[in-house]
Amino acid sequence: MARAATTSDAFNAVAEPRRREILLLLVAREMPVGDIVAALRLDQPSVSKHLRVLRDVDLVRVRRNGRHKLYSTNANAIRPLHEWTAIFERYWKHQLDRVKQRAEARMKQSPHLNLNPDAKEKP
Amino acid sequence: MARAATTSDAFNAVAEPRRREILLLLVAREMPVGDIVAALRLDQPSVSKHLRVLRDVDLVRVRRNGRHKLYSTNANAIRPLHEWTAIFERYWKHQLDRVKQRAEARMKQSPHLNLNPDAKEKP
DNA sequence: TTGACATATTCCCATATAAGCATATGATTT
DNA sequence: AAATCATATGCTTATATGGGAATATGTCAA
Repeated sequence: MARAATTSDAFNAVAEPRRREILLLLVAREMPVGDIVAALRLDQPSVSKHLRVLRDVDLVRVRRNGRHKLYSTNANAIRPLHEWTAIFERYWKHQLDRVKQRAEARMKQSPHLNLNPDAKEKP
Repeated sequence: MARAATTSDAFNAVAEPRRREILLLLVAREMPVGDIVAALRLDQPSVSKHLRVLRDVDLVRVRRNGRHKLYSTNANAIRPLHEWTAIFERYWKHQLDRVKQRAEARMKQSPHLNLNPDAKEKP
């Protein structure tokens, strides 16, 4: 099996950095394709293709205005990502960095050993 | 150019559903590869390869214990994803769903039209 | 209708999977 | 050292990119 399609879900769609930039750009205000092209300095077909992917997973919405198409980010579609990452919040909050943990373990063992000899004491 | 490598960053790494499952499994407690294989019913080489990717972007850490290798999720590496998605939080919070918006627009126009005729009034 | 503007799609190509299977590496025990 | 348990890597294959260039579609204006 190959990698899952970029259009299979929001996780795959936002894996592409350019698409994340587009989402950030379009969440503040809706915008025609041409403005995105100018803002991100990509060429137009590239932007259209990224928008296609984002549209397929409902991360952006379009509406027509004259000959322009106004795209906007559908923030709601990002919620599942936010909620998935939130599961890990409690862990990074109370989980010390390994380096720190090891340092503390060492300190417990031999509290007199100064681990940061360059540190200057405050007068 | 092809798609960015799965090992290029956390966004690409977690795009794969199996890897997300592994991360959830390993955040509660560290675990040898064999236990992951059993829990997720994948075959061992597949798990090892996913772990390789996760390790490359520091989403998991390993330590050896006898002939076992104990893997655990490094929750801190998920933080950037959480923070990126958090940018959109204010938007989905105050942004009504389009369907609702249109419904409200209609109500403003002709407030007597009942959009939900099946709704029962509370006595 | 014709032309000009705005956006979308198609084709080509280099690259990267993820799964399945076989095999290699590492560590432990006898 | 040999056997065994645990994990990692190598190889093949089907599939999916993303960018570039060319072209198609759609909309408005004269």
